[in-house]
Amino acid sequence: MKTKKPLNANDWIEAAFRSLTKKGPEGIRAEAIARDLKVSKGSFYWHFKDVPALKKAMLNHWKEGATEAIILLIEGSNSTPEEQLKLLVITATGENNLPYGGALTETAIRDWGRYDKSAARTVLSVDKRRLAYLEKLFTEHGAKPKQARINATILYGALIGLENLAHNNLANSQDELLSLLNMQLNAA
Amino acid sequence: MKTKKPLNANDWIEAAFRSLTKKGPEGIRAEAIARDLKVSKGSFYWHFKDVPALKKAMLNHWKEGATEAIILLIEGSNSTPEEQLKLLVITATGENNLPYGGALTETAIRDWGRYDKSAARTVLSVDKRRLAYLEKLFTEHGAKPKQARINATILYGALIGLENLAHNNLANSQDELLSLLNMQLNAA
DNA sequence: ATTTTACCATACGGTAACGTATGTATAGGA
DNA sequence: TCCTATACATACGTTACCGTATGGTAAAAT
Repeated sequence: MKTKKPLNANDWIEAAFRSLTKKGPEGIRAEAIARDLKVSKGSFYWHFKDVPALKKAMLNHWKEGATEAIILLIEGSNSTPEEQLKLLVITATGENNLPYGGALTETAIRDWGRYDKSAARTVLSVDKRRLAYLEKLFTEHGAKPKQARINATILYGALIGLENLAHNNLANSQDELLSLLNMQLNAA
Repeated sequence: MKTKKPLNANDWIEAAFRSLTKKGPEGIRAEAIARDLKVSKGSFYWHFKDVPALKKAMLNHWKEGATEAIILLIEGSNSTPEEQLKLLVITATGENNLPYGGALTETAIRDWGRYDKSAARTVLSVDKRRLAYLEKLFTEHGAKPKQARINATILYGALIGLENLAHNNLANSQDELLSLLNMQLNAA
């Protein structure tokens, strides 16, 4: 019988994300997560000052991992804007090993942001960053400024909503988004 | 000084929806809503057996009001499928006086459905009904079966996601959806 | 070998919600 | 006028969480 390894703050953050995706924003509770980790709440208050501190750590963690990773992956592909857009859709909808890459986590954080000001600010900044990047790709493809903005907004909005429907098998997400993207690229 | 009128179950349901949209699924709490209504929890347990009973009543109420009303409104317009689709987008995105017509309520119930099986079933049935109706309109417009389904899913998914973005002023919803719909109607 | 230090357990007091039990006021019918 | 059902108020015991205080243990440092 090995002595179990001590936890660190990151273990707690990961467990908190699991609880968030499973039970929603109200799942972020010190004692409940402690039970999941099979330790006492004493451990929690060792690693974090209080629950708000854990929440801030989660938001910072997600903010840094949820956008730049995928953008760097796309930029590194060195292909045309059209192919980059397709790759982006495929990466965003598919199973991947990006940090916090799951659609469930995305959705849960977005829910969280609707009832928590701090989370709302984080979601807003991530959304702005992503929309700006999509807009840039559409512009590079040849769309006029106004249309590039609209295309980016539609594509990103559809991504959010379709992931929602896909959760109940009412959409596939990837199929519809690629269909939408083709329409947008051809409707120049 | 008038004696205030007694509450009925519907007053409680409406107050519960206000709490849901403002504070999320966890806002549906007997004592908190009682404070909003300036009565005691004794009133709540007079009108409802327990909190789950209130939740069921809310879901039934929404399920019946949230879909048929708008469909009947569209059907009554007696216009072409294209115009009906546009009217539908305009009605769904604009301020209206349909029962539970606000996008905030829609979003909140959808959030609720992600962490509550009973709410999930209600959302699923409403989504199916709406998707089928959209699919029918696209079919009547001339789209092939498979494409009608895809168009309906994209449009409805975009509606959901864009309302989300519109909440933070990252989208207008109506502008983008009409733009999307035009693309879909022309891409025949 | 002793002493830190990291990490966790346990125990405590406090709050907010649940559901129940029971008391009370008021309006309308007998 | 009395009575009864309606619509609440109040008080209670229970549960789950928060944050703190304090104690314990194993490993690393000295």
